Amino acid sequence: MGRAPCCDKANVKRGPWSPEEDAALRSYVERHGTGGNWISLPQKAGLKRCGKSCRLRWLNYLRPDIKHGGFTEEEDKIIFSLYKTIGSRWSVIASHLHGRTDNDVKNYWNTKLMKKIMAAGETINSPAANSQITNKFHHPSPSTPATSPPDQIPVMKAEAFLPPTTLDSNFPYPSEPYPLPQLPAEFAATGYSFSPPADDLSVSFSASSSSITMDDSEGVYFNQAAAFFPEHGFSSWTELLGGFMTSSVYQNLYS
DNA sequence: AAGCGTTCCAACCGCGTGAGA
DNA sequence: TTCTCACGCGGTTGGAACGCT
Repeated sequence: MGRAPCCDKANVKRGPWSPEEDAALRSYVERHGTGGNWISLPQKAGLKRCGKSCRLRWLNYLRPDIKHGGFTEEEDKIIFSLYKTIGSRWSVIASHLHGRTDNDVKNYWNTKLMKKIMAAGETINSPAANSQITNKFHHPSPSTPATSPPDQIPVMKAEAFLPPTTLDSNFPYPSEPYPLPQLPAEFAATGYSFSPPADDLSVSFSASSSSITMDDSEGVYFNQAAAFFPEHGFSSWTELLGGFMTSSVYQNLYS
């Protein structure tokens, strides 16, 4: 038994979008938004399209901030760097490139960038291979936990996590990942260990003190209060860690 | 000019996931 | 707890555009 189709294929138009359909979708979304429901949108907008198709058309083509074609050298570097670290997670990669969609980045990688990199003689390690990297760091040694956390709840600066180096001007990049961030001194004072992302970009964190907790979607908490990164523009660990990888991302976030 | 192969990218497909009933 | 549904994602496909012979 297969999966039920998302819409009645016999009654929806498929294939390339006409300028009239584009105009109808753009006009509707600009006036009403998506309403969080793509399934009912086509009917409301007077389109004989599947909701999924509308969503894709809007996200990949009609959105006002979309950039098409003409990837820059800097964007090449970012894509390659992230691909080597997290693999084909195109939506994550695209989130680090202003105005680019996952589809755009994926197409660009598959048709151009991969060939460019291969031609340059670079090897592309799989994320699984990258996960073998074991440069986990521990500050301080778990055997020497700090005695007491600071009384004040620190507002951590994401800058404190940035790698000490800037982007290598040589392209393609070397195989090694970028240096992982040093955790702020406030954490060191409590005794903790931190494992950098592996194949799934997950982060494991443990602290000998109960004052610090980390949550994949919420951020880092210190004494039960948000310590950093939602308020610094990061919405997830993936974003935060992506920020470590490219100085341009850093510049975008803090400019 | 015609035929054929290749490249590129918009669009589709089906799966995983999370929210809500 | 289970089920349903919609969303978002990555992989794949179809066909237009382009280049070569």
